[in-house]
Amino acid sequence: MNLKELAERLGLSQTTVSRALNGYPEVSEATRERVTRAALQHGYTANANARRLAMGRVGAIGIIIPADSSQRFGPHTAEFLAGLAERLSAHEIDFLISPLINNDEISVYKRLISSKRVDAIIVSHPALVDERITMLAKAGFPFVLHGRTEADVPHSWLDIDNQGAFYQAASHLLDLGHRHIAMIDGLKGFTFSEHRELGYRQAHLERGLPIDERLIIHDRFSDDIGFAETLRLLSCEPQPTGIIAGSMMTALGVSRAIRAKGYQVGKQVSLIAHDDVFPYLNASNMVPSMTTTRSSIRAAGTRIAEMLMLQLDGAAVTAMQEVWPVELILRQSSGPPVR
Amino acid sequence: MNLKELAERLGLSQTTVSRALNGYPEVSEATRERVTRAALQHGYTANANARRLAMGRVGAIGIIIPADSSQRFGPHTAEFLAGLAERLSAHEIDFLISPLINNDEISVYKRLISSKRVDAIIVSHPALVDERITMLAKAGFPFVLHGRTEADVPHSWLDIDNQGAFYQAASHLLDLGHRHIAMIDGLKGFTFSEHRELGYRQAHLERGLPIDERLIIHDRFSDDIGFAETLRLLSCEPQPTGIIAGSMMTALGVSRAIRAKGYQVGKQVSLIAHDDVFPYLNASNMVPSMTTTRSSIRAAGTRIAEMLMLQLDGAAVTAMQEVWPVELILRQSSGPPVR
DNA sequence: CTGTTAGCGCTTTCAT
DNA sequence: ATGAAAGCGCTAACAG
Repeated sequence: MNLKELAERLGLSQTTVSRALNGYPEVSEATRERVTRAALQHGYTANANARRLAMGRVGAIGIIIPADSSQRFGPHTAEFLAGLAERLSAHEIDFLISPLINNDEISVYKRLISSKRVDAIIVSHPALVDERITMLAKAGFPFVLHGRTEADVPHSWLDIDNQGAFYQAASHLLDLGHRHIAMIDGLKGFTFSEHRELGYRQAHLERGLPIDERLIIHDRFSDDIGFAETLRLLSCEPQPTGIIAGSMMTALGVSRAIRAKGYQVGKQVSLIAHDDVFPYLNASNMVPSMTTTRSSIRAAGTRIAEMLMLQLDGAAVTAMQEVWPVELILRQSSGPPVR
Repeated sequence: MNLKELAERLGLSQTTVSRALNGYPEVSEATRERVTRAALQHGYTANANARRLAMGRVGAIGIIIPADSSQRFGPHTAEFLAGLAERLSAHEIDFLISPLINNDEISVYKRLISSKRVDAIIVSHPALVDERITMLAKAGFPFVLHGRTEADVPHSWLDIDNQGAFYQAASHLLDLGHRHIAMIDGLKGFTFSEHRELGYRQAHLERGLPIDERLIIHDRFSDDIGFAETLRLLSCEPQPTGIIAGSMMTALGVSRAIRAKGYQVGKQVSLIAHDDVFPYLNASNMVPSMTTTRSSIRAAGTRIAEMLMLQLDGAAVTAMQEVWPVELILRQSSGPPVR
């Protein structure tokens, strides 16, 4: 069933039917009523492609995700998508996930733009210097960045205070008397990783305490890595008495390794995890309950979707930029060092 | 830059340019070369909507995911999507994720179909009786089901042997001498849940052993639930000496609860988890290493994408149906019961 | 091998 | 308040 058929069946022109269905004011209420009813009855829905071709608008936003790297299609991505979905579903906007092919991200973006399949793009995992941002900004294509980058082109972004998070965590441990604190965070190069490391360093510097570079570890967020690295760290001299984990997955492994070594979490070794708030992994229910730096990645997704909508509605040409604070939540996994 | 402009610039007809770009055989190599080069140079990409409108093909497959339920946008979904992406990216096929609005899944499917935005649909989380399947089959719309349902309309599906998985797990524990085995699995109503319960029961029945209904628990897959339910179970009489967890998330909580009660995993209480193979959560690296029933949800996604492609290529009208075996992998978390 | 001519199904001026 | 007609950018018969 298409517009033509429906119009014929109703004895109306395509124009009128189209107008009736799209809520144009110049159509009589009686006609609109009749048309709406008929459309419903025959299960008519406008062909999205034709509609878009005619209107030049798409009704979808694009997200690019690496196809291979298990890393980036992980739990964080899922939570983020869930957040986006919460907001976008209200507007009947879908999202188009383009799996990244041969790591040539720029060309995927270009293809996405020029093929007119999305109205806007969400960019994730920025590096400090990120050519995707400058490219998109130059192209004048609407986008919102999840994270931050140093590019000085005007653009919208939302990021959490990663530096503050690790600053707080490290400060807390240092103030408790810990002097050898390790951090096991995400891969180097990404802004969030760099910011976190900055926070960690800042806490030490402010207190005039030395930094042991061997205690700063960058790798994937995974249980495995947390486990292996912690075992290694605990076999070295000086043995760290505090560990800051960049994700809950990492923290799970760290926690196991601490126990495997015969220590207790929160006693001989303190542990603070960054918590992106996974609904299926609750820090406060762990044993011991986990001290965390907390910021919901899902909420960020929702807000970013909102920023996108605002941008598309044309109102705000000015770039929206937000940094969300991260709370340090003290629980049982962190305490003064115990011999 | 559109086809018309490109054609004008080249002094060719739109047709020829279109054919050159789409690899039609009747174009001379010289022309094709010239056209390809020009397209690349001017950054021309066909407008996807126009292309689809003309061809009647879309180049995207649809997936429907509940917007609200944190549950179904969890790690399992992410892994599955990753699997799909692995295969679909090769064909430049995107996926359209429609967040489910007011739980009226059927109407979302209908909208998706009639608006011609996807070539096919992937259906997940089937119930034993699932009207989505009959609807899609009747509509003659291409789809593949991840899981199984009892509908006797011909359709393609791929499922793992959930019954066999829990049968093996329960049998193993029973044969080790356990007599009170709990299972903490997913929500009731879904086929996989029912099948798993069936396997659990079958293992008991075959051995002429009674089933304690209180030990069969259905809930969300989460660390929390695993923790809370296990604490509860271990406070009851008779205390279970074996627990089968439906997901790794659940198992993490179970494992913590066992320890919290002062028991050792694999000693006083054995634990077997179903492992969907999360890259960031490795069963063999846990302490103690985890006995699992293993089947990669990512691999299933990849295969389902493949089945979809085959179906779209029209070749196979016959429905493809596959049940994947699940292996029981013995590790340290399961052993004979210890007082 | 290349070009001409119709659509694909919709929205949107411009008339009436 | 309704309709006729002109595209949106592309592909695919049909000619040549």
